[in-house]
Amino acid sequence: MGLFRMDPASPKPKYYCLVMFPYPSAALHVGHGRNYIIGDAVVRYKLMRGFNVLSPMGWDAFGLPAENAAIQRGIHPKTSALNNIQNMKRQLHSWGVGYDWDREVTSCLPDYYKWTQWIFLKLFERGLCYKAKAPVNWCPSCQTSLANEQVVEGKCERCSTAVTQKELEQWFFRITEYAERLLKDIEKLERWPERVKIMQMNWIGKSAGVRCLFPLEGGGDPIECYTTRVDTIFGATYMVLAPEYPRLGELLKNSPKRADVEQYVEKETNVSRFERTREDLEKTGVFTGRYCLNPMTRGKIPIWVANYVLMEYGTGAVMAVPAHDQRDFEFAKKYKLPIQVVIDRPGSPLNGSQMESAYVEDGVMVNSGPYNSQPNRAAMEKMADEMEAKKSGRRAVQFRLRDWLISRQRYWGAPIPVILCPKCGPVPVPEQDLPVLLPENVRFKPTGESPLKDAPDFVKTVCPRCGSQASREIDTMDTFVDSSWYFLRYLSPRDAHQAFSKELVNRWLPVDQYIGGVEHAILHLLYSRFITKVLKDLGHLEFDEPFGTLFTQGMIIKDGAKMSKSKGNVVSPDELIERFGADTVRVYTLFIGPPERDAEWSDQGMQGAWRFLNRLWRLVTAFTEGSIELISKEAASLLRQRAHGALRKVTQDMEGDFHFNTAISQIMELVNELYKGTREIEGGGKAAGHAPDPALKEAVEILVRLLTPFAPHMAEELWSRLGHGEGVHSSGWPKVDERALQVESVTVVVQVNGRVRHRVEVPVEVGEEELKKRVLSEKAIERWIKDQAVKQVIVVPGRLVNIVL
RNA sequence: GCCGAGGUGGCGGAACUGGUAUACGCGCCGGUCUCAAAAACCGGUGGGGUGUAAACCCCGUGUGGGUUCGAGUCCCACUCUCGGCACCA
Repeated sequence: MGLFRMDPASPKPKYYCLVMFPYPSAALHVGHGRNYIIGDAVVRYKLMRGFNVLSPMGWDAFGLPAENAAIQRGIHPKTSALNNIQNMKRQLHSWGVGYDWDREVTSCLPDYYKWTQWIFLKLFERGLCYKAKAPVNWCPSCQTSLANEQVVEGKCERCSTAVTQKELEQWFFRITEYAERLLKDIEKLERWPERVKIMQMNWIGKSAGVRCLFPLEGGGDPIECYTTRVDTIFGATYMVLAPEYPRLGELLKNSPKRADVEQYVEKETNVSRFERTREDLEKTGVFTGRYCLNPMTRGKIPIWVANYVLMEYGTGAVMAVPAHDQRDFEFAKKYKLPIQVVIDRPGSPLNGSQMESAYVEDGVMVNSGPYNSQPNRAAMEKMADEMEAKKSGRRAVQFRLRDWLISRQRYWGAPIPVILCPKCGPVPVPEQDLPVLLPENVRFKPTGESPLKDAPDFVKTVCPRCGSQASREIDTMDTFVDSSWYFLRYLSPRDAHQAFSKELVNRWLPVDQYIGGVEHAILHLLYSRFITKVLKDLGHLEFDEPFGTLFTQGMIIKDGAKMSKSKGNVVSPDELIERFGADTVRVYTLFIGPPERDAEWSDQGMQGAWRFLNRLWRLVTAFTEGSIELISKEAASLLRQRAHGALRKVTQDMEGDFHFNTAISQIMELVNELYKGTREIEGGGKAAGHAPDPALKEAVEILVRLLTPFAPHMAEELWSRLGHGEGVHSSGWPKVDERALQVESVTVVVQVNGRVRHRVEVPVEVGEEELKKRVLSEKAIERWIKDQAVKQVIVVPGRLVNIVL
């Protein structure tokens, strides 16, 4: 369809409408359909409003689920992905969803992933890419590492085996370097859902605190810990280290407790991170035999190792203040460590030995030397100053965000473009050698290592730097890398020389409207924002936020649950479209409820959409056949008023928060009004030979054009029956005639003491005094007033009169 | 625990800036058509009450308070449901 082909030369204003590209699963259900139908309604509306619209589509075709499905069915993932794409494309067509198919991209094909690899190289050059040993989630049964998303409650998603932790060499993108900007620029995302922004902020998780140095008893480098509560430092009665703490060996050298601690550490480091971070996990620990000094009190405090301290956050060492931290409190109770109150509760003083939980509120400093009797918040700043002055600490910010682990020991992904040279170490593949092709003849069953290791032709190579025998990196990239830049590729999808055209991309982005599921609120959107910022810093882009406006639609559920094959509650669109037509399925999908909220699918509800469209069809065709007329002269102005009222409301709904449900209800009301305002011409119309009333014609034409974004096929057919040569999409969006909205009389509600008692019909321009007089003389009102004095009369022009007695 | 969203008829949901609560649709009830049923079409439909009727009254937006002439809407306190994060020091 030429309608959806973007014209790069058009002088019209641009509108880039992007729908999250799908993962090629076997078939789409009506829940997926909601996404595309919303996008399509927006696109058609913008076309009618005269925008040069870019509406592309593609396939996020690499990844684990596709690979797993292919393994189960014994076919190659590429075959299955391409088959699925064919089927999904057919489904999209059957919904009547329009895209610029010339711009289709498929992330698993070399002409796309060549550029995903190019992006890897750019990050590598920039120092934003590194390889390091890291603990990964490991399923001992499937013999593979798992992404965090594939671990459900500590168990493997596929086989329910408890996931363990394993140290592996992994590739990372240094997203933490962008933490501050990713956080700060959330401010710029004015037209994003608030909840998505908050989810991103929480995920980045910035906190401000102090890194404090605790001198070691007996010499050696001090232990550094991070705290957000320096104000409690006088109450730090012990120090706790993570079991993975790197300096543990050094600390234990001469400790009598060495054997105990080593045994404990051995046990704890085998527990998976998911087990370790469960909140109901029993806190355990062991004393190291060593002490350090509280930098404020100079008191000697014991150093422990405990399972509740995480190595990945802060420094892996925590100053424990049992009186004012619930975790430390529980631990201190269990191991009989001292509890020292340093912040007192105003009004009812605390007693360390009698506390039942930590006191974490604000209060007044006690047992804190010179800071005593100050409010703790004020003391916190002064203490940080003191520590900085004494060089025993410094203010620091800490993020919860971790670097992005992008390597997968799996087959179905873009190969990481790196050559491992015994002399030079990891060397990036030169740009001109891209793409590093994914070999197709590989046994791709998971074995624990990337299947690419068994493809000798792939692995064996020479170092591009020194020419010696070298091997290729065998890991593949996380699919989220593929999807972190696809919106740039759509502008020049067949370009063999560059990932994207700088000129086109800077003209067309940021995306004007991004539409997708809220399940991508964190990862995909954060990664895309990150890659965009990196590319901007490298001079490839002139904008640093890719998506100006984001809309996240709710899920469609059936029988109270998310649709899934295993639950057997999947509603397939194919038969529904076959039976009722695409327009009915589209109208129902949009009418089902506010699009940002979850909604329950109902087949009966869809019957309602079918009845509505039939009713509309009958009306418009009766009009085109000349078999209906207005019931009266007065009906004409009423009809104009209703038609333009509906137009205004639908326009507002389309421009605002996409309230398609209320937009459609407006159209339904207009149809109802048209039925009320017309009657069949006796003796069957045409014979009568009179021209249709212009108000009726206008209302019908507004109706058909309002219908277009939602039920385009029917609208197109009716538009042509109305005698228009050009398509309804190029007919433009009708304009509201303010004069048509003006009415001569209004119904004014009459209240007595705020309760509705009566209604009067008055001319619009009636004066306040006259209205009061009129209302007070109404019989129905006199009954209520009787002999009581009227204290006050409140008049809201055109709406109501409230008589206060 | 923290953060966010939400609670309106039998159901999905409307309600502009505080001003007619329940638009629109589903379901249900009644009718037309039919031998009959389904479909289709037309009409009615928050709960309770007074009245032969026309009408009219009372109660009603999770709970309890408050502000206001007037509260689904604003404020305070609670409660339940859903979503995200969660031993992050």
